[in-house]
Amino acid sequence: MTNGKSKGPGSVTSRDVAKAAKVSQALVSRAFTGHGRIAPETRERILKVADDIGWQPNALARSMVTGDAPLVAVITTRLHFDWRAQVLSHLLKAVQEWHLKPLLFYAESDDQVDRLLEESIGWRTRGVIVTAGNVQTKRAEAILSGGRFFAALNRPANHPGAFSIATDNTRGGATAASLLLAEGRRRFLVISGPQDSWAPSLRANGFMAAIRAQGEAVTVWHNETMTIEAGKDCASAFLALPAGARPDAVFATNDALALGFMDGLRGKVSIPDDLSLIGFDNLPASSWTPYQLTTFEQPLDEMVSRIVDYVNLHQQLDGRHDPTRTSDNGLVHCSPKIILRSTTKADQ
Amino acid sequence: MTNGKSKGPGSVTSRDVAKAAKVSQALVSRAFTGHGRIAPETRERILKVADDIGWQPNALARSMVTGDAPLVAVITTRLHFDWRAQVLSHLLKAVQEWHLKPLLFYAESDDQVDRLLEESIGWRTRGVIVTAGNVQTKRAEAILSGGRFFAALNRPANHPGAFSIATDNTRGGATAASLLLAEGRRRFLVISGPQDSWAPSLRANGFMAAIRAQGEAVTVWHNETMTIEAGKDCASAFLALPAGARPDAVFATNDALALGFMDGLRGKVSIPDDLSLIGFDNLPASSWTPYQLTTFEQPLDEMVSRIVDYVNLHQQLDGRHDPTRTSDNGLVHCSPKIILRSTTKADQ
DNA sequence: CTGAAAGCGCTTACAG
DNA sequence: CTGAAAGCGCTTACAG
Repeated sequence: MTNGKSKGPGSVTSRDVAKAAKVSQALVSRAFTGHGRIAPETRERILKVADDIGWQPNALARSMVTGDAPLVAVITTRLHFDWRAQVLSHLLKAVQEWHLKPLLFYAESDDQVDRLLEESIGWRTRGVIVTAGNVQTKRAEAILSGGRFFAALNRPANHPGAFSIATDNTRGGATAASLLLAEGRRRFLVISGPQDSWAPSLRANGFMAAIRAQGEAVTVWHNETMTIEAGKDCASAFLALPAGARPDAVFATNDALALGFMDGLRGKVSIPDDLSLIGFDNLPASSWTPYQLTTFEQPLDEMVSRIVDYVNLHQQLDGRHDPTRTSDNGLVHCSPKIILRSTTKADQ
Repeated sequence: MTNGKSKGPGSVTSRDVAKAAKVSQALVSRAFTGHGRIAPETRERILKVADDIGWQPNALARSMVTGDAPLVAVITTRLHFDWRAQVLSHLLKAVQEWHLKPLLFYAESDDQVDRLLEESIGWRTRGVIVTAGNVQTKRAEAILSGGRFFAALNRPANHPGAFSIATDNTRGGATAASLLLAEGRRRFLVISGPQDSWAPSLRANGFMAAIRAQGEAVTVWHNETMTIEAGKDCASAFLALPAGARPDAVFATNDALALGFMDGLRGKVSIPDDLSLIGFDNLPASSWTPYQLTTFEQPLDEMVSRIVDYVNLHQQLDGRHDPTRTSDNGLVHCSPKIILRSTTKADQ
């Protein structure tokens, strides 16, 4: 990393503005902050001079002095065609409305998240919002003990002082199960992601528990990735089954898998005649003509606004732990909303 | 914006670490920067103490002293299911590899971009990368004159000292035209976005110029938005045409329009028998089974790496304008790459 | 209403 | 090798 940035003509400071406006440096500061007394006309003059020179206060220096940087660390990962882009978009909007600036920490893979979390500490942000990877208790602790907030989206925060908002994945799985059960389906299949993935596993488990509670059997197929391609692969595996042994009810723990599965079955299996299919996420594509997938919408708006509430509360409490918190490890659930479309039978 | 953040126990400083390690404050700084002499054992001890306390250097204070914040401002907008999420993902990855931190400026709409650009100046970032909205010359000037770099992606930077990398949209349009012409198509339609949109207009114009150069006629339909829904609306309009008057070659200036158009035509018009269709962007969905859209891939990797090159050069030149630059207003083109799939005839 | 001074938390010459 | 001091660019009491 060469830098060699010299203090060129670019380093204009409030001092230069003060000189040009023939006032003290303190006054130009007051002209910008609005704090402290200053004659309106002086203020106008200073603002004009500053504009001419093209100067505005150095936000870093200001943060230094005030001891507070209007920054929030956001940990994210690859924005594939994915639910994650929507999450980030909502989050960025909320942060913007807060008048805070998101400092992005981008992970290529989940195992980089811990390092990024550590790195974020140096920036003295107001707090951090995690949307990728797993959170270690000691990291959350390090951040919270600095008086910063810590919010996790769709993953456990693993700390009682933190805030975690997640879709009620287990419930979603159970809802999917009862829907398929009510249709009279009997041979159940779950297509899911890696065994250790948090949300998909909860969805799968919720589904399986509900199916088994009715005395029915259910199979799971795990996939390395949860992509369209993996969904297609599942379709191939499905088609390789003897016709009589094929499941007639499939729950995909995300929409990408479901869409790929549909594509792989296209022209060979009729949905929902031969089988019913339910996904999870409600991707934009799930509502498109060739798919019309029954799926669950995660209430992103609600989730983000809950984070906003938490952060506001945290700011009011000035970083102290919320005493009213019935510390369920900080985990809060939102109900996923079923979106009925054409991959399940209409008469529900 | 209430803040009221008090200097609680969170405000640990290098001084506290120094005290605990029984050394001067300067030494703990040296332990972390690696600059200046320090006994290896002293360093180890300090690092250990710091870790116990949970302290690490305040990045803001460091930037203050060094006069250089490892920050880059990235201006973006809503990450709908869209090409933009891919752009941002690539960009974030590049910035990360640079060991810089992206400070995100999020615009809800294009007209907010100018304000964000102004706001970015206060952060004294190394530079700014714009991926949304229009750039005003004076803003680019304000940023460049501060010694910062200024890069625009898929839009004009409107300043000779700036860098702008864009797909050669005009060429893409022309390529689409020759492909359809070579197929023997005769009735050409362009479906595009708003009249004043930059890239889509260039694509449309490139297409139309090439068609007209062959003495053929071509119609354009403009849309307020460039979405799936707008594409469907175009399909309805298409179907409302008397069969004999229907175009047999359609160029959509982005994939979303093309995909929506296909969905609207599904079961009524056969592609590519009745008409050929070409899009632009190569969205992930464009390769999915129900679409298989012929389209143009924008060479994102190349575009981002060109930005990286520019920034590296800029850093070497220390913010001075590149004298070797044959100032074409800083605009550099990348060739879009045609991806032939099934919405055009195979034998090209 | 205005200015001189202290101080935010660091880094980096400069002495020792 | 270590420490005391100056200074980064601001904001904010404190005097005037």
